[in-house]
Amino acid sequence: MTTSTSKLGYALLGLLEQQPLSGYDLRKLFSATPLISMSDSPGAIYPALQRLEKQNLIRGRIEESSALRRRKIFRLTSPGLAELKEWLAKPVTQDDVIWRMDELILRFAFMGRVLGRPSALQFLKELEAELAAYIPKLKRFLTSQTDIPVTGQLALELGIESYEAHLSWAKRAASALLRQPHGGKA
Amino acid sequence: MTTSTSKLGYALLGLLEQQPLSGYDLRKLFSATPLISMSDSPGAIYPALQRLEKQNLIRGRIEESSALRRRKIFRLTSPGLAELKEWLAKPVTQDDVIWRMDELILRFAFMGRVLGRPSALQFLKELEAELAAYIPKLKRFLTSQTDIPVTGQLALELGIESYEAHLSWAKRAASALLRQPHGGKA
DNA sequence: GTATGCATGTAATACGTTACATGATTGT
DNA sequence: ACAATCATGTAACGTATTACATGCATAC
Repeated sequence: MTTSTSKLGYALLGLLEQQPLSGYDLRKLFSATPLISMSDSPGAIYPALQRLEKQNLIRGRIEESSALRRRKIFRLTSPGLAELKEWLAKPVTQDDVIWRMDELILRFAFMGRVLGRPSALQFLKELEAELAAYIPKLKRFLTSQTDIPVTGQLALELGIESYEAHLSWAKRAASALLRQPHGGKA
Repeated sequence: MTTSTSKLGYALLGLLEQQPLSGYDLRKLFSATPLISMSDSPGAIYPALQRLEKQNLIRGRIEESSALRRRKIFRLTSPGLAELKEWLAKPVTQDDVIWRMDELILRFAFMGRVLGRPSALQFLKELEAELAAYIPKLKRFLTSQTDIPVTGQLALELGIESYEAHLSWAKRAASALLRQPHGGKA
């Protein structure tokens, strides 16, 4: 079956885990919170919902009357929840940190609720470790470059500072999770 | 003709403006400096080079002997330089800041060399203004959310801090550009 | 003469972007 | 009647991902 869900697909699963929503609701969410930086275009979301439904990861039901036009409300199925959990539980790799940081953050956003606080803490520890290992490599690369134009150099510095900001965030987030003690699965 | 070049295409133009390179060289550059976060896969780069050559933005010439295998070295044409300049000179919009920050940074990396220091400073001012206008909106959004899961909240905070890091970088980059006084076109 | 590294490429596939089409309801 | 908003969708297109194929040179 090799499900192979896209980043957008996982974002939809994660949001539908929190509550049943229509495609239109999901679009509005994406345009409201561009932190996740997910496209709110109908040409992306509706086909993605169809793919997920074809794989039995979500199920759509047409809402009875009420609204201006009939809405199709999607909810997560248990295979869908399983798929979401599997994605969330993956270990943090160096490649993730280099090429897919946004996806890591998206995973973290859903993680506390779906996998529980201990998993989220574990995730932050792994992220911290990968960042701490990667940042020195970048710094070495930056200093090794000599005939690079000024603005190029500054852009590289921004990249490094950005990773450092993520690292200090990861530490603060971990202690924030430890401090406040409600909820928290297995 | 509606050239419509992709982000990868512009990255290739920007690098080829600095020096003639082969497809393989470009791949190595992308795997070495993932700050730009550009794919180094042959299935992306070689077709992109072909598209650029078909549009007369670059020209490839097969290198005479020397290396282990014949290499095809690409160099920028004057239409290519014009296309690059047009991309670099575009104003910074709020949409860029929200959806295409990586492309903005890529543009800045090439900007000092191609458009000159005054243009780069102008760019930083525009970026600063858009960031300063956008960050409060995000903060208001974050505080308006109530029943959001803990890790989701933390992820949003990272997003805001990330924008703030970009803002303070833009300020520092501008004063760094002002301090050191060599080079600098029109 | 076989493996390894350099170097260029192609094919199948999946996906996002853009633009367009459509239907229903509310307000003017 | 008409516009605006809500809501779902499709079609054309471009392009990235993944995996594979190929050629040549050097080293063992």
